[in-house]
Amino acid sequence: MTTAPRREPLAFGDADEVVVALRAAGHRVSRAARTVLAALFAAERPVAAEQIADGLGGDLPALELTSVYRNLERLEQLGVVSHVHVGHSPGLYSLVRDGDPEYIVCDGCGAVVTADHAALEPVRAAVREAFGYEASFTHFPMHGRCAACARRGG
Amino acid sequence: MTTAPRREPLAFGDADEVVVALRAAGHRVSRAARTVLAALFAAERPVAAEQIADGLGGDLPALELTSVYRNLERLEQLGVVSHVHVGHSPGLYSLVRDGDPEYIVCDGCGAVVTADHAALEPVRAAVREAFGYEASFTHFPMHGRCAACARRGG
DNA sequence: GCCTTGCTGCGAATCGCTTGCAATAGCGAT
DNA sequence: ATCGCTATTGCAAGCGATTCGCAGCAAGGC
Repeated sequence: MTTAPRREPLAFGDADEVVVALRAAGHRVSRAARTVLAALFAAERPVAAEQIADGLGGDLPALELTSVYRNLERLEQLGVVSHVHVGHSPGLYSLVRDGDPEYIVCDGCGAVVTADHAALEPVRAAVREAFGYEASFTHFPMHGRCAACARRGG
Repeated sequence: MTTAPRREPLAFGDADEVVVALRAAGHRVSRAARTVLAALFAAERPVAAEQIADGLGGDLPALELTSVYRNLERLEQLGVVSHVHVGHSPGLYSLVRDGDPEYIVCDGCGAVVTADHAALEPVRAAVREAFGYEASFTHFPMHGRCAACARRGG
């Protein structure tokens, strides 16, 4: 109800591959769609929709925020991108490369750790054991305090 | 930076005790403040600010949403209340009684499990072990899929 | 009871995101 | 190349949650 259905990640190598997939899925590939893709491939870290709309700080043509959201949503349905919500900030979008990265955020200093699925298996196992839930930290990250902040703040 | 500083929970028995604490902290206790407190003590589950502003469905006098937020914030700083963010919905506020409850939300059906601190210790231990983080699911809950949804959805 | 000033109430603003709609532009067919 | 259908865009307005500004009211110390 809250989260979009998850499909197997496609791990696209470059924007052109995604363009092919988009067309295969019956979509048109507009300038805005290409720009959003270019931005996602150019960004090293998850980016907010607004940064994409601003052309990633001038490197790319600016486009309408609305359009960015619509493209991101489409790409997300295709399994090409995913987004995380860190705290109360805007969602951050990134390409799904090989398996979804999961996130752990420090509420003290804001540090974000990216963990791969495997590293979190013990955690997931503990949750499964205790609650029967299959935990996921891809869309909503885990929150806590990093070692330094935990020591400092008690 | 994201989350309010956490203090030791005070576990107030009734509204009057909180009133005393409010005054001790140099606050005035207005009608709105009393009503917010009454609502929090009356509610069995975490409530949204708007429900409190609406007088909890007629049982209590209605008040200004702004005021509710301001009172909740004050009470939160005092360590009397805390709030959770479930998905993209409004924050849900509740009294801190004895140790903060932690939450696990099913992204499939929306079910929310309340777990006490102790039950989550194995999970916290696994996180500590793997990442050095001290995890907390009080303000931002853990997300995942409950047993039924996990089975159903794959 | 008086006076100070913290709180309230109301309005407007902000932030992240969605929706409505007419104009534009992909792209398959010609 | 060009045509035509309609998916997408751009712009404006809307929305839900929360915050801010400010004048007037009312807690509560004296």
